[in-house]
Amino acid sequence: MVTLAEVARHAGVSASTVSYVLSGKRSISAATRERVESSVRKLGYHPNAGARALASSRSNIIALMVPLRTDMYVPVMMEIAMAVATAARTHGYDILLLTGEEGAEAVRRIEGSALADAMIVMDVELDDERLPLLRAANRPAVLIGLPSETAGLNCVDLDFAAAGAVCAEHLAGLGHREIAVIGEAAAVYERHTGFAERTLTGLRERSAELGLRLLHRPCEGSYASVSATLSRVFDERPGTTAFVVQNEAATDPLLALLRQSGRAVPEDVSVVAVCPEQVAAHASVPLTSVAVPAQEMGRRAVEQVIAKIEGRGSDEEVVLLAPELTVRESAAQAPAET
Amino acid sequence: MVTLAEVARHAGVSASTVSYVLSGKRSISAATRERVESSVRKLGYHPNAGARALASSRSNIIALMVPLRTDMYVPVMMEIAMAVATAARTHGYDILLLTGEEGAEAVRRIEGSALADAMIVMDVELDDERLPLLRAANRPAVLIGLPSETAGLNCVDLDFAAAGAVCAEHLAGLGHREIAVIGEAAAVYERHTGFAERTLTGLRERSAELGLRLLHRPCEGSYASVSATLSRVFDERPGTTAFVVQNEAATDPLLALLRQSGRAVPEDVSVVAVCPEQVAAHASVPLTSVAVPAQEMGRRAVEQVIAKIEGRGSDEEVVLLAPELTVRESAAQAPAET
DNA sequence: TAAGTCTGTCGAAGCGCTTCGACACGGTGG
DNA sequence: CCACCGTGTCGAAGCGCTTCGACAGACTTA
Repeated sequence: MVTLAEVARHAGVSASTVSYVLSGKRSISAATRERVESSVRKLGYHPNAGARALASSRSNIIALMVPLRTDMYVPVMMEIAMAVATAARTHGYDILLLTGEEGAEAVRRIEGSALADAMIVMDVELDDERLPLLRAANRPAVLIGLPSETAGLNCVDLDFAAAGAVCAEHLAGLGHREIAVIGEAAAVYERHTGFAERTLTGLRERSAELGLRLLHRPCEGSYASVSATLSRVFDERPGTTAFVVQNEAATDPLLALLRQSGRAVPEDVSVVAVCPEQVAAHASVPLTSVAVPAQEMGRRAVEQVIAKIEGRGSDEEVVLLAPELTVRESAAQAPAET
Repeated sequence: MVTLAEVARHAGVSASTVSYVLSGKRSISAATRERVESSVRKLGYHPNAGARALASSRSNIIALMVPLRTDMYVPVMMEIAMAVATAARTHGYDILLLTGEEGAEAVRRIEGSALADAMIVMDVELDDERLPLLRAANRPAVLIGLPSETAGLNCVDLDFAAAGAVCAEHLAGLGHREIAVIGEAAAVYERHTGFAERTLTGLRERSAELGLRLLHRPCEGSYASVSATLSRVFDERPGTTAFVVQNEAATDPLLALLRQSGRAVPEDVSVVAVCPEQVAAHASVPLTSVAVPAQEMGRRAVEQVIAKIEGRGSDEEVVLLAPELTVRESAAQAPAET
């Protein structure tokens, strides 16, 4: 392995000079800088990460806690994770992948060992066990998600309440009056992951203002579950003319089962989804939807956390991204009442 | 931050003794060990990762290169990644997440900086640009996937050729004679990611032996693409009674479109898939399938790479997992010829 | 009883880097 | 002409750990 000392010798300068060339923390004459840089290139020098971390107490690593699901791996999680990794690299940081499995212990471990300079935490519950530790930690942290108490925390998330409101408005504008919400699995609500509840709140409030009738049903992503849910919905509310789906896995079954039951989308029933663009665009009927902006969420989280590492940026900053509804083919004017 | 020295002082021993207690590399009397361990617990000591890496030239980090897809995030990739992370933790290792984006440069960077002790590389192409570097690197590497030349490499993968063969056998056993293969997107074949081609090879060879007629068509995961592909298949081979699908995204559209075109699964046409269990089990018709054992692939890769880090385990070891076909509801006896 | 062997512990060196203070040197201003 | 300043470079200390060799003491073995 090539070391700093070898580069220094090769360039005919001292080790500290090489270090300053690399970090730019002191001014170096153009001539010297070029000599050093050429030596670095010629020798193929890469600074030793451990030594650098030890000396500077900076690892240039950001820990990312992603949820561990044994049931289903939700593509949007992966999209966010990859966006985080990509964004981090452009700022010279690497990502340490932690599974949710370790829970709060992981926070302690990372902080104690100085393995990472900061943490990004996905899939936060409203009252997450990790929050007290993150608040107390002397390392920056950013949540992707929104717990109930945000004091002393940095968060990035889609404004799901606004997303719910936008869906209600869009359907109201098309003349729909009875709307059913096909939600995430019941387990998601029980875990109190905020996003599902916030969407619902947004939907409920705006619906009330607009005079819509709303029926909400949690639902698994399986055909059986969607089928059962649909039957119950039409039993209870035969006048239902529109659906809002917030469940990546349920969108396809929903469209398929509506078609099978003789209801055309969007002629007989309209569907609006809250899901990633990919899912919406590739559905059997391209879905009018509010996108979950995974890329941007990842990018913003990284930028925020790096700002904090570098001493810029404030603690306690909540970024809620404005929802954007994209009109595709699954929602249309409500059928005339007969 | 608590340091080794503080623990040593607290326990009334020297720093090296604490170190040996922690690493177990020299024998320590039970009394001393307990005193040290209790101090460690009392003070909440976590060894500094940078210092440890510097002194021991071991970071206890394994780098994982996952493909960066801008189009679609394939769940199976995430499942493998999470399995790798989980398995690594049980052995005391952390995972550094690298996107494929950096390509071969990432290999150089990791090696040069000693950031990770080893690498696990996913999504390898038959003649991947990273292979020469991995072979030459003085760090262990394990591929999840199978390139065309495996000399000097460690690989873990499903035996896709055998998987193809198993599919052919199963359908032949049910009396099918004309089979269509709905494959991955053409781009996948063009990139020469081996798994798709190997499945096809297995299918072709076994089909030839069993006297089956085989038609292969690459296919995107969209409804439009599957629909077009289906029409062409039935145009060319009206006698087709069975499909083999290897494309996570295409399974749902395939089932939906077959149904729409008036062909019942499995009464009129049979479908066998090569895909993760989740996808197969949750399809609208539960799919008879050969599973892609993501969990096991991740686990095996980690075990193999750690064995190499620790000096056990051989270079050049190719583990091909035997395929297992699970019978569900999508494949049945071929309809009697009319 | 002397020599040899373990066992458990310690001190010190050193891993490769960053960073602080020192300082040489040429240019300015009084 | 001297004191002064800014610029560019260097030497040395030290980050927190691992690991090697040394060694004291208890225990065998001849």
